[in-house]
Amino acid sequence: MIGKYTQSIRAKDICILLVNDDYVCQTIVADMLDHCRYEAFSYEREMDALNMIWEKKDMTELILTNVHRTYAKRHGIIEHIENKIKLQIILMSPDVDDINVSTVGAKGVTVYFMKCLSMNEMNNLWATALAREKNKRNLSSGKLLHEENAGSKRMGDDNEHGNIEKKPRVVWTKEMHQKFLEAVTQLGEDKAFPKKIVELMNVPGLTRANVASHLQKYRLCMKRAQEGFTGSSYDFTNNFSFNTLQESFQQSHWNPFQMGSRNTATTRFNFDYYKSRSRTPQHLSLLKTIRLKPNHNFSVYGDETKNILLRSIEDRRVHPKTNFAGFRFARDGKSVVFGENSHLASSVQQQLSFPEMGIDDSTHCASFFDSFTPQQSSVAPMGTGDEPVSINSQLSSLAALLAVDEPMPDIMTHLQPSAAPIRFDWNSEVTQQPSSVAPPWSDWDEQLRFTCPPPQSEGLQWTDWAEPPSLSPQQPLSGNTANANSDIFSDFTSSLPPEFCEVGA
DNA sequence: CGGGGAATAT
DNA sequence: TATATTCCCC
Repeated sequence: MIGKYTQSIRAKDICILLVNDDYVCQTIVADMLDHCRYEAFSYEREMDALNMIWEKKDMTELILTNVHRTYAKRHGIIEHIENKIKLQIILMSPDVDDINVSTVGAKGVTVYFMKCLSMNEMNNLWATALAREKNKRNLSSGKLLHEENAGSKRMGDDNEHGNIEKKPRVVWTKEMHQKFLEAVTQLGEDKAFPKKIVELMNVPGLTRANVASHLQKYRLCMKRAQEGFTGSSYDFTNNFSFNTLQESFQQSHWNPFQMGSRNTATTRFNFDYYKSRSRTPQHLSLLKTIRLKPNHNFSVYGDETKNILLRSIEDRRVHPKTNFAGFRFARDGKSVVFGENSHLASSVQQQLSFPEMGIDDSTHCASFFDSFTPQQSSVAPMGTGDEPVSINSQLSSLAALLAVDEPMPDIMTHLQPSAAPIRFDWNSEVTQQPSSVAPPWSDWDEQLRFTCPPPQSEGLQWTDWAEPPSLSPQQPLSGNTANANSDIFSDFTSSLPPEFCEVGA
């Protein structure tokens, strides 16, 4: 995703997405875009990119992708983007032959031949995006699409047009923010005045007013973090922050999911935000924020039907692969079904090496979850009856890690599974780490049954982004367990945010 | 007048 | 929302 400043249209107004399956090519193109002062985000996984598109769809103008190799795979995505988001797509290819009628057939796709991406083509790219944005702004104008080669317009700093250029608003980059934090630390929290901070930061063009504004937000964040931290009573909207205050601010400042480590009011507010974006199932409510390892926080959502969703609140630009994991109990009360879209499993595995982490932090996640280890990028491992064991054990160990020493939330205590999962056996190669904290279900009689859903069809699947899941009442469990779980699984995934709905390989 | 910071605007 | 601007106080 790339964006750039212009005189009349601000950076956030125009984004161009680069989707590429060729790493080298992507790097080159991204470098060029960067050189042209676009901001580039890189995603290896298409779902991650799609998520970004969805988030930024209102400010995205063009999709830039290549047709090399895996066109068939990409076609679904292109189609999806066209239908749901209605963005113009530009295909690029090092080989003209790759661009044939079938690839161009899709509506809204603009062919772009790029033996190599020249600066001139880059200019055209920008011109196209700009034209589209302008067109969009003129509601009166029709739906005309601008084709390729829209005469090269200039881009970049075309300055002094006689008109008084408005100074672009300051964007607080990570680097700037880091300087800001250093300055504040150096001066002392109570003596950090804007004027001094500006001097210490030594950033050209940065004014005292800029810093003052930032400082105001900073202090507000600190205050909120502190309130959240000192909050004692546990209710479903309470959450915890285990960050230092500065970390908290840092995170909330940069995190697209920034709500995790704030107080109740903020949490609610942001939950509403997600509801309005149809990004969180409406019946899911935030339970807590937990930390599995340093700088790795998750929001835990749950609902009365025992869905549990973990959402990483990391900055996806830094950890684009870590997003979601979740599970729910099947309606038979004995099985658990899963969904995930992350490398959470590996994170958790690392966590296993530091069993004290969750305990020392008083993580207090009165909940538990599982994240199975995905087979490559696929979702649930399935098939024979042996897999349940490993999932079961992961669930067990994770619960221990989370130091479940608080009463379980109501949504969980209503649950009456009847078994104690076998003891931690995460991985044959991992040394067993007995936990000092017994799983909350350690006194259950019967083993939980973990029946995985049957494999879905090949390829990516996703639910309809445009339509938030309905809160339809649960249906009675059918006789066949496998089928029932399959239904449950699809029901589960359909109630999750789009990021969570990747099914299959 | 300079500057801090809350409130308000964009 | 993030950042800018206004406003009021010292």
